Amino acid sequence: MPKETFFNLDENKKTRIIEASLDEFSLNSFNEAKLSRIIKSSKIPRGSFYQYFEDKMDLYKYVFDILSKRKLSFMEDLLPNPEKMPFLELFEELYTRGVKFAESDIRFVRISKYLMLSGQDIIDQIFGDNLGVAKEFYMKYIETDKSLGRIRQDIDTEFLAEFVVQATTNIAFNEVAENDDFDVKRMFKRISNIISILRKGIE
Amino acid sequence: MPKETFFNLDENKKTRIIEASLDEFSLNSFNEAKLSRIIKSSKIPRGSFYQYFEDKMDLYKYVFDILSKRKLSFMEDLLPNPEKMPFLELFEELYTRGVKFAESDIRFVRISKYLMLSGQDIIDQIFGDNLGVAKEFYMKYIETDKSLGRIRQDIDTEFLAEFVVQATTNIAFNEVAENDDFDVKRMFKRISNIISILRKGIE
DNA sequence: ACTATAAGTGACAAGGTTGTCATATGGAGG
DNA sequence: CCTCCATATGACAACCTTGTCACTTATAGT
Repeated sequence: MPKETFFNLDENKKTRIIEASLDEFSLNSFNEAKLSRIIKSSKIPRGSFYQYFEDKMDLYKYVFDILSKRKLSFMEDLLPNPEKMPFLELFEELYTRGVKFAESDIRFVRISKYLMLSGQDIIDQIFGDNLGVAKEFYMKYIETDKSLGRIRQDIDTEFLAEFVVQATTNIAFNEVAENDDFDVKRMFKRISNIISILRKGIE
Repeated sequence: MPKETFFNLDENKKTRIIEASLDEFSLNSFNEAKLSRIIKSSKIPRGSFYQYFEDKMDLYKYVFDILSKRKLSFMEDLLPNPEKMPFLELFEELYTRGVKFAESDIRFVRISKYLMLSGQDIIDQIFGDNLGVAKEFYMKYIETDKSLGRIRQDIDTEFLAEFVVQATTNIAFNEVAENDDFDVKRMFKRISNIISILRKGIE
């Protein structure tokens, strides 16, 4: 986390630093992201940077923290699962919101992409076991659906959960990798295709 | 491609260079892979390296060339599609061979993974339109199956083709990312799960 | 044995990166 | 007006990387 001094900064300076960091980390992996560029583009002196942050990893963690909070804000009302939504509906809903989140700032998706490509050490440092949590989360719904007969008994719960986690992550990453502009319509089309196949495939 | 001088080298030296390069490029993205480490670990003088290769990219292309040829050797007897195999069977067969290829040297998968994570510029330089080709290849089979009634008419051909290309790539990448050792059984289980869902889902 | 040509070598320049540190600056309070 | 303390600043050291180049060594042919 940033030092006290960072939070005491005036908004403009803080924003400049955050924006420059989002740009840099969305265009480069952690190791390839250069502090020198962030410093230059946010127009703060090198010495000052180290007044605000421990080092590059400290800044990266902070950026990722912003990203996570932002993403959560898109999802949170859905997470307490008031009533037992069918798995596929939940999946579709989460995916839809994921796309909207990505649309809100495509740099977030790119940053995540680079994170997934980093070494496991960096992933662990930043991400903890987020993917595992997502998997567990889906598994509960899948089990419920199986007990209610909405999903075939012979479907492997863990596999299906992993599969949709990966499918979502990958669709997003591929979208930002291939097209420099982010085609939201295309992503929605993809998800409806996946769901249509899955529905027939698992019920 | 390497210079003449490289091919004139004795086997041992050539092997040392190739092995060191496979190690380095399977542990680092192109930019993070360091010539200095390759030079050190293969025990050739810096000056000599530049006698054999233009530069790092030249070496990388060569490594990728080895990888491609190797992969092709696992696949080629299948590609001329003598008879019209059903799409899912073809997919399963190609996937199975892909796993065997990965098993033959896991570094190949890791190298591919880093390539996919690199910038589009590097991908284009190395990979051309391989993914596009794979997609086209699958699409033909899907169309045939649709006309034969083996696949539902309302399935989007392009989507399904993209989907299986991505699914295969991703399963492999995730496997090498998560588990440091490469669990072949697990991968086969995954593919049989995917196929079972797809079969019901698309027919 | 001699020479011409190919290959081997490592020191080095040029450039880039990170984190530090001595010094400067600004503002709050006495 | 002065002092004190947090903050600002950029020059700098230490390090690392790539590609070059002048020079050495080996080899093949005569």
